Formats: sequence, structure tokens, C-alpha cells
Amino acid sequence: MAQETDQETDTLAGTALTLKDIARQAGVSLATVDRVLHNRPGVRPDTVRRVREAIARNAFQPHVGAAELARGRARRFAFVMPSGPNLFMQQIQDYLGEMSAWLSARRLSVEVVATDVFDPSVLAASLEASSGDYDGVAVVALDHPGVRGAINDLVDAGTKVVTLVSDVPSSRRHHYVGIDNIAAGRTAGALVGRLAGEKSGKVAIVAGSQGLRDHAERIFGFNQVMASEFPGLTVLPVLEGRDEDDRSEQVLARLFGRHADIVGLYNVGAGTRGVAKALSDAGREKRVVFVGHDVTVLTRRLLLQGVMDAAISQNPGHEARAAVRVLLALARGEPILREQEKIRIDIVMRDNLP
Amino acid sequence: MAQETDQETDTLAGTALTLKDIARQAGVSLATVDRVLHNRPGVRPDTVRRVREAIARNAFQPHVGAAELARGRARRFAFVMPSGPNLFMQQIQDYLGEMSAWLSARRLSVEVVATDVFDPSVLAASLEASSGDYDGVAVVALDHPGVRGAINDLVDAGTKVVTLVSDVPSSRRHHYVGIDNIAAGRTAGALVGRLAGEKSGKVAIVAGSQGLRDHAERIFGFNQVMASEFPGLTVLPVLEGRDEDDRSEQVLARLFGRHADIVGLYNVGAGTRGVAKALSDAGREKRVVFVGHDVTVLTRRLLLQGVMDAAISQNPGHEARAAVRVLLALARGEPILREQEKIRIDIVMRDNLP
DNA sequence: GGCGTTTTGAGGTACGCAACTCATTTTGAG
DNA sequence: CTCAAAATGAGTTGCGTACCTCAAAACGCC
Repeated sequence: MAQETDQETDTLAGTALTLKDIARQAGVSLATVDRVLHNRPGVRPDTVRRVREAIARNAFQPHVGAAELARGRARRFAFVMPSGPNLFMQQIQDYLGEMSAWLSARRLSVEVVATDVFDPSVLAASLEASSGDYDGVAVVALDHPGVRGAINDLVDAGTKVVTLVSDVPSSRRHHYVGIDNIAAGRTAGALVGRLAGEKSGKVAIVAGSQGLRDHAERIFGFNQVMASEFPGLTVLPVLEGRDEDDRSEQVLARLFGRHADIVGLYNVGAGTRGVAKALSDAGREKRVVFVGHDVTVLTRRLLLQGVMDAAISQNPGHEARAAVRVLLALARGEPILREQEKIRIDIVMRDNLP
Repeated sequence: MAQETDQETDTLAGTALTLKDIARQAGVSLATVDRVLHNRPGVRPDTVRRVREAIARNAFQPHVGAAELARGRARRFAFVMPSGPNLFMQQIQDYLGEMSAWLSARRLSVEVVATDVFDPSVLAASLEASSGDYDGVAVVALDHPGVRGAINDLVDAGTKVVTLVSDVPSSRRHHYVGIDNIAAGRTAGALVGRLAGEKSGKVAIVAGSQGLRDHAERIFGFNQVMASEFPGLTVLPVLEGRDEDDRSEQVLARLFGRHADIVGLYNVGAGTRGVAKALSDAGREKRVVFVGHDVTVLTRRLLLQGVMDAAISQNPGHEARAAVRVLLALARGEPILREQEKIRIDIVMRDNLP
């Protein structure tokens, strides 16, 4: 019907071997292949090798659907997250909710455990309490010895653990789903510097607390870039607003009173409403380059109005889905698609608002 | 062991109903439920309603693994893509390759069909030829009546079709995986304008061809922003470099010779190497704000060197995976996670290079 | 060579669904 | 009321794996 087109075709996948084929090739029974595949005891090293070779030779992959069906038991995951009215965390939960059809089609259950993430002992207790109940746990973690211990205990018990948004690199968690906060701070710095143009002047930083690992890292990255590339700009001492609107507004208002030549402002955490109010009360709404974090209803409006110039964002939907997918892959023993699960640092300006 | 922590727990999914439960609730047999579920004939409208209600009432989702296992036949997808040495397209293919383990664990096969995408009749023939062979087709499409017809024919034959990177909105394709190119152009415009600072001067545009839909749309968005927000900047007539290095360099060199006050440069398509060469030959490497598209080995280097100021990027890995996931969801009749499959317009600068 | 232990084979069952057959019941048109 | 057509029930088979039991074979030790 159609004339031959000189097209190449390149097949990427689609073998259809089963366990039976592997058994035949290795010259053993199905039971033995099963023992090897699941690291069950009672197989001679030599036999193990033969089976492994047959598996490798054929690039055999167990049919994920069949495996899921055969194991019967559903997998249970927990998301341990802050209980406060944090908008970003709320977004993550919302996106988990949007996945419910996807989850139930795979017989997965995801439970959100709200806890006081900022109290290490409470967080650790929450984690310990969930031991044994779940196949996997995603936790917005505080980097603290008690929390680290609790994470390691979970890992030792066979539970898969991923840290979410905030990492505990010294623990033995299997994966971290979140951004590199130093790079995020550097990005913010480059934006403030570039958008401020040739101007010289002062730059203000408002953070929740310098005790929070992610905030501290962002500030570090920010200062790095400012020092090395924008010598004309002077970074003022970091203000702490505790991620609260009122307090952020107050400290900032005081600062504006003292310095008339502020050309840039970096809001490291939340409290955006207060920051914006201080800016407008001081009448400097559009004369100060304002860079903050995360895309919410508020920052979206500020970007559209031109009050905010850019938001550094980590996609909450992506983080929610990546955490689930990573936990699932870990539980199944599947490889993780690193490129897919890597959370990127998004620069969001008015015209590329998602 | 652990003291009670006052934590709320909120379960999101995890029911475990089966078809049998639905049948019992609806007061019919398994066979009838099956008929309803797959729109097979021979069921009274009233009975259909009762079954549908039972399904809805329990938010029943067929076990995706069991379904996949039962249908036996593997699913086949095709990616119809340009045959040329296009780096971006090559990246998409590379990322498809990285998925091979994921694909084979699900007994999916993906074939890449290389064709001359820029010749409508050849492209249309390629599409027609693949009719019946595949459950789904992803195509980098040219917006042309012949291509539109071929896409519609595929859809009518029951094949799922998604357009990739470049859309054919007038066709009945099921989904488009790619960015909004007008918004991408607007973003580029905003960046050039903002990064050029207070300066007034001229802005150059180099495109592959204004006949290409995506290029035309980007230019449109770019001009929109320049006209409305940066009246101090004058946009020069669009240069056409045919996405080739040499030609881009020539036309640009000539332009630099005529205009001394160029402060911004937008490279809409490929030919980046030539553009960069023209810039450096003219000795304006770092005095002109240079914004382009896509993150490749070359643009990455130019960003790090400070020659390029920003790259507008659509993540090729994301596009590859999204296309596969969308085709799979369509074939299975599963809902599409729109938020997940939406391709975002990434602003990539030196410090958030992926 | 006999013994206990380790390793292996053979086989079965279950998982939830798709896709089919065939017998039976219900329905509605005349 | 009759009879063909339509609707439904009941059942089977197979998909590829996990997990289990039991018996048989091979092995190592004294």
C-alpha cells in the first residue's frame, strides 16, 4: 500500500523470556532459579553462578506485573511530614492525592504521617514507631543524631528510606529526593546580581533560621556568588524571620529604614507575604530586585505583578511522584532512573510560570 | 516501645477490591462485569448502569499488573523522528535507551523509526506504513495537511498518537508532549531585556527558518515581550541561518559589521557554534546578552564560560519518558497525570546547569 | 560404607484479570 | 402464548511469578 520509505528501525526492547527459559538454559529447575533470584539459601555457589550467568546472558527481567501479582501482599509507604501550615508541604500532599488512582491500580498504599519535624526527638519517635509497618518511608528530615539513628534503624529493619526536601547525608538512607541547596543559593545570587544590572549597592537576605540546614546552604551559595562575581554589591547581615510573615516584615522594615541603597533582596524561606508588605510599605516594590523560593498562589501573583523578579523552585509534584517511584523501585529491586528522579532547580519568572 | 506521638495518619489509597467483589455487589456474574468493563455488546443498558455504579461506588481500579499479564500480547510503540544529526533528537533517543530495563520489565517494545520529518509526504508515508503494527506512535510532526491526515488515519485505526516536540494541533492526536513555544519566546525576551539592564540598543534574532512553526512561535513571543516591556530596545529583522553553523555565522557577522550598538542576541534554533564564533570574532563575547535554546555539550560550555547568559530548555529525558508513559496510559485506558507529563520551560543559567 | 546434612527437583497453589465457550434464562415481538 | 433473539451465568484456560511442600539425590564427614 505505501511505498517503501528508506527508514531505519531500531528496536530498543521487547524480549519475552520467562523464568522457565532461564531454568532450562541453566540446566536447573524453576525452584532453584527462584532460590537464586531471591537470595534464598540452599544453593551451591557453583550453581548460583550458572544461574546468574543465564540471567545475565539473556538480560532477563522478571515481569513486573506478574511479580506484583504473585506476591499478593500490597506495599505500604509512609510520608512523614511537618504538621504545620506549610504551603509547600501541603502541595506535596495534594499531589500525592492526585496519584490515588495510579496508586490503587498498583495496589499501593501511601499514608501521610504528620509530625513535628522540627523536634528531633518527636521525629525520631515517629520514625521508630513506624518500623515494621511499612515497606518504605519518605521523610522530611532534620539533620540530627537522633533522627539519623532512627533512619539507620529503619534501614537495618529492611525498610526502604528516602529523605525528602531536606537530607540527612550522614545516614544510610537509600536516596535523597530534593535539590542541591547550595546550587539553589548560587542561582539566586546570580539572578539578583545580573538583574540588578550595573548598579552598586546593598543586598538584603531574609531567612527562616540559619540553623536550618537547607537555609544555611542556600545562604552559603548565595554569598559565594556575590563575593566572587558581584564585588560592587554589599551583602548585609542575614535577617531571621522564622518563616513567619509578621516577623519577616518587621526586621525588613527596620533594615529599609537604615539603608537607602538596597538594590537586591533574597528571601531564603517562607514569610513571603511579610517580605512583600515591607517592600511595598517602603515604596521600593519595583526598584529592588526580589528573588525568593517556590511557586505558590502568593509568589505567582507577585511575579505577575512584577514585585518579585524570580522564584527558585523545586517542583512539589515532581518530588511527591519521584519519592513514590523511588520507594517502589527500591522495594521491587528495580533500577532507579536517576535522571528522571533528579529534582531540578527551576528558575521561574513571569513568562515561564507553570 | 515508643511513646505515643500525637500524629495524624491519613491514608490515600489501598483498597483491594477485585472484579469478583464488583460482580457480587452489582448482582451479576463475572462475565457481565467483564463485558461492561471492555464495552463488549450484549448487556442491557440497565445492567450496564448497575455495574458502572458498583465500579464507581468502590472506585474500583483493575490491577494493572494482572491486566497486563492476562492480555498476553506485548505492547509496541514507535517513535517517528528526524534522521538528521540533530543533537536534541539524539538526546531523546539516548534517554529512550536508558529506559530499556524499565521497558522490558513491562514487556513493552519501543522502536525508533528514522525518517525525513521535513518532507511532509515522506513523513506521512512513514506514518501510514506503520498503521496496524503499533499500539502507539510518538511523532515529531510537521504541521501539514498530509501529515494531519496520516495522524487522523492512525487514530481512526485505534492507534494511540502523541505528537512530540512539535505539535499538529489541528489533528486528532491524543496528546502533545512538548513546550508552549510562544511562552518560550516570551521567556527568552524577558531574559534578554532584563539581563541587558537599563541599556538601550538593538537586539538581533537568528532563527533556522521562519517557516518552521516552533521557530515562528518563539519569535512571536519574543517580539511580544520586547515591544510591550522594553521599548528602549530595537529588534532587528530576523536572520535566517537554517540551523547551520556556517550560515548563522556569516549572516551574524555581516550584521555586527553594520550595527555597533547591539546589546542582545536571541538564537532561536540550532547553529549555536556559528553564532558563538561570530560573537567572538566581533569581539563582543561578553558585552552582548546571548540567550539560546537547549542544553547540549556546546551550550553547557558557553554558559560556563559566560559567553551565553541563559538557555531556554525543554528536558529531552522528560520528553522521552513522558511520551512513553502517555502512550502506555492511553493504551491501558488509565488516566494521564497531566501535571507530571507537562513539559516545562526551563531557564538554565550557569549555576543551575543540570 | 554408613550416616546426617545439604542441595536439588518436581510439583502444586495462588494472585486478578482477559478472553473465550456454551448452556441457560429472560425478554419482547408477533 | 409461542418462539427466536437477546441477555446472562457459569465455567475454563492462561499469563509469569512467588512461595510452599515433599521427596530424591548428592555431598561431606567419620
